[in-house]
Order: sequence, then structure tokens, then C-alpha cells
Amino acid sequence: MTDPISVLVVDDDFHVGGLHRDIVDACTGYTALEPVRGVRAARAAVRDLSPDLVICDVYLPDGDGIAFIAEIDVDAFMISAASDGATVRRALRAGALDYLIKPFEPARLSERLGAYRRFRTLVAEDRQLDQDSIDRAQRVLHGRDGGVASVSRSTTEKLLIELLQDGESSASLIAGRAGLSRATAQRHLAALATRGDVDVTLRYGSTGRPEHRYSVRR
Amino acid sequence: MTDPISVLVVDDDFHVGGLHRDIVDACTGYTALEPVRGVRAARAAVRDLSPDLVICDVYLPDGDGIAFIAEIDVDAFMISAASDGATVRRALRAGALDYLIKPFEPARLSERLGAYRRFRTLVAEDRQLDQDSIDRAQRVLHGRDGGVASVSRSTTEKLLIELLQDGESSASLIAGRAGLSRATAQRHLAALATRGDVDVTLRYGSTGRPEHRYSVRR
DNA sequence: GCGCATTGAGCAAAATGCGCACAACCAACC
DNA sequence: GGTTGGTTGTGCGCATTTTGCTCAATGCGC
Repeated sequence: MTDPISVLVVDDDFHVGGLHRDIVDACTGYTALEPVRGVRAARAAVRDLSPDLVICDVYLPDGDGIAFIAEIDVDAFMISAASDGATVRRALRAGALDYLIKPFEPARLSERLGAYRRFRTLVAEDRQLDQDSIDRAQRVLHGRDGGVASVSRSTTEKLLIELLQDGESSASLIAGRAGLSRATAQRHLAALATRGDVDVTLRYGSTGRPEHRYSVRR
Repeated sequence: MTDPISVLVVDDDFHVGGLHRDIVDACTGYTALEPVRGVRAARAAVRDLSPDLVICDVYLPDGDGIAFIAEIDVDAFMISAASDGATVRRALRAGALDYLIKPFEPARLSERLGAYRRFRTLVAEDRQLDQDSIDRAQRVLHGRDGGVASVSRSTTEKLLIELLQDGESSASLIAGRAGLSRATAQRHLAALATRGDVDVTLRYGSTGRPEHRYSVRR
């Protein structure tokens, strides 16, 4: 078992930093360092702790997060509420492997970390690569669902989302319409909800457990 | 009609630089600056001519191409014969949007330039973006057509498509009819589906993985 | 003889459905 | 207000089936 990937979160907001640190820790194959809140502390942490990945906000109280990741020779993800093209482009030019707009569902960061882990394996520093493997690594990093969603899974998900266009539905109902079992529909709907593609509400008022109602997020 | 994208090619080999310059010039929406052969000349060209994109070799006689693209705030592609993971990773960290291993077919650079043009449109500096558009732009840049999918069908593919004219079928079934192994038929059918020549649906209702059903797209 | 592309065998993993334990609610009762 | 029983729905472990992938074998062209 290889060493876990160590990640440094850099965010001026203490809570946000802690939240992201927790997400990282919860991911298989990852360990989170204590978050830091500014460029100076981040520089020291990079020097002393040699993280494998830095997850950095654009705006930091003592400097520019983008300039910071440009200066370090460490893989980096940019995280920011900033969503103008100029900032995004600047971050990518500075070497950000990915750019996430805050706030986001925890699952989104998890999936990006999953993709990054696979990417690292594909372009391990000690390997000889060919163009195909470089290209594939980049697709893994930037593809939807953090890599190749299998044909089966994505087909089933598309089917469910399509059926939800007609309006809110329960798992049982939509399973019936899709020709799936209730458990399978439930499983997929829960995953879609976790990723933020679908909303869940609960229907109260009758005996028994409340029914989960799913709808497409608009 | 927007201004053409200006591109600076940086390669110590005069012929290679000229070749790439010609490829760029041949691309719709692009104009190539005169290639330069080293970091110093490249720096001057960036300062004086403000290219939109730099296509740079890793090894330059007067410096490190990767360090050079790290220092400029211009979109860059890395081009090199170097194919070790460490170099590729370093280039990506430095902000290379893409990495091409020399030598390559001219068409490959053309397609990457096409992808870059679309990418630029999607993340135009004056736009407000959301996560989906950032992600989509990155997929456009690193997408499937990175690997040149053969447009022409192999003999095996033609056979499978012919057999599918009879109607929807599973991989196992059609393999039997074609005299191939299931795995081979599956592989070809998956490739055909990826290209859009064939549709995939899933057969639900029994335990185990759902069976892929293939049919010719009309 | 070697490199490359293709095939097939075999295996690990993905995805499904079943069945059941239990969670989450509601209403009746004390 | 708290407890209890009943009802309905969810989530999960497991067996099953299929897919997707790796690797060895083979054939072809140079």
C-alpha cells in the first residue's frame, strides 16, 4: 500500500479550511495536514511538510493564492468564490490542475480527489509515458465523475434523470417506470443527490418512514 | 470575426520551429509569430508581441522551457521529446495546458489548437463562469479526440454492424454469431458506441450486472 | 527477428435484485 | 409528555451476472 497523499488546505476562513481538511481526510488514500490561512504559513508548510497537493483559495489575507501556487512546485487545486474567466484562466496558467467554485458539495471535492489519485498513478514520476497515457491521465483528471463513469452507471443515471424531468418522484415510482428494482433506483438517486444533480425532499404525513422525493436540480 | 489567436513557437531546432509555425498558420483562427529558439528571445517576444499562446519545448539552449512558461502569464503548450513522468508533471504544475510528445503528426497539433480555441471561447476572460462551464472547458481541452479515434471502421466493426442490422443484441449473442470471443465483440461494440455509431441500452430485471444491448443508430 | 495490432482467456470489479433489519414516522394510550 | 405498537420506507449485505481490463499468444509486415 502506497503512502497516502498528503494535502495542505489553504483558506483564510477557519471553518472552510477545517471542512475541506475533513473532506480530504475522509478520502481513501489521503491524509490532510492542518490547514493554514495565508501565503506565509502556506509557504512554510510546503517547505517543512512537503505536501503532495495544495488546495488553495485565490484570495488570501496576506497575498494572492494564484501567485502562490505559481511559485511552488507542488500540484495544486484552486478553490474560490471567484468565477470570472480572467481569474480561472490565470489560475490554470499558474499551474492549477483544477478549479472549484465555492461553495460546493463535499462530494465534489471527494470526486476530484479521486480523479487526482488516479491521475497520479497514470503519470507517476518514475514512469516513461507516451502521448496516449498523458492524454488519458488528463481525461481522468478532467472527466466528469472523476474519470470514466462506466457505460452502465451513466446510462442508468441518465435514464433516472430523464424520468425525473416529468416532475418529483419517489424511488419506488421511478423504479417502476425505469424497469429497475426500488433498491437500485434508490441507490442511484442517493448518489445523484450526493453529487448535487438531484434534490431530495421528504414527504411527511402518513404512517411509516417518510418517503424520499427526488427532483432534478434546476 | 474575432482576432486570430497569435501563437509563439519556441524551439531550438530551426526546422521544427518552422514546421510548427506552419501548422499553426494553417489553422483557422490562428496566426503564427516568427518562431524563436531560446528563452531570452522568447521573453522578448512575449513582452513585445503579447502572443495568446506559447508552444514551447522543454529543452532550450539557454534555459529551461518549463521554468520559462512558469514565469509568463500566457497560456502555454509544452512540446518535447521528454516523456518521463517527472517532466510531464513539472510542466503541468508550471501551467502547461497541454503536453505533446515529439515527434507527432501535424494533425495532432491542429486538433489541439482547435480544442484550445473552443476552450478559450468557453472560458473567455470577460465571462462569469459556473463550475459546469469550467469543467466543460477542461473536458473540451482534454477530451476524447485527444486520442485519434479512427473514423474508418475495421473489418470486425463492419461485421458487427452488419449483424446488428437484424436488431438489438447483446455482446455475447453477437459474438457467437460473428465467431468472436465475447470480450472482443464487447470491445468493438464499446468503441462503436463511443463513436456514436451504435446505441447502448441496459437490460434490467435480473441480478448481476445489467446486460448491454447494442443496436445500430439510425 | 522484431515490433505492432489484434484476439481470447481469465479474473477482478461493477451493477443488479432480493430479502431483511431497522429507521423514521404516526397515532393511540397512559 | 412519554411510551409503545404499527406501518411504511430506506439502506445494506450478499449472491449473481456481466463488463472491462490485463496479459499472453498469434499473425503480419518490415
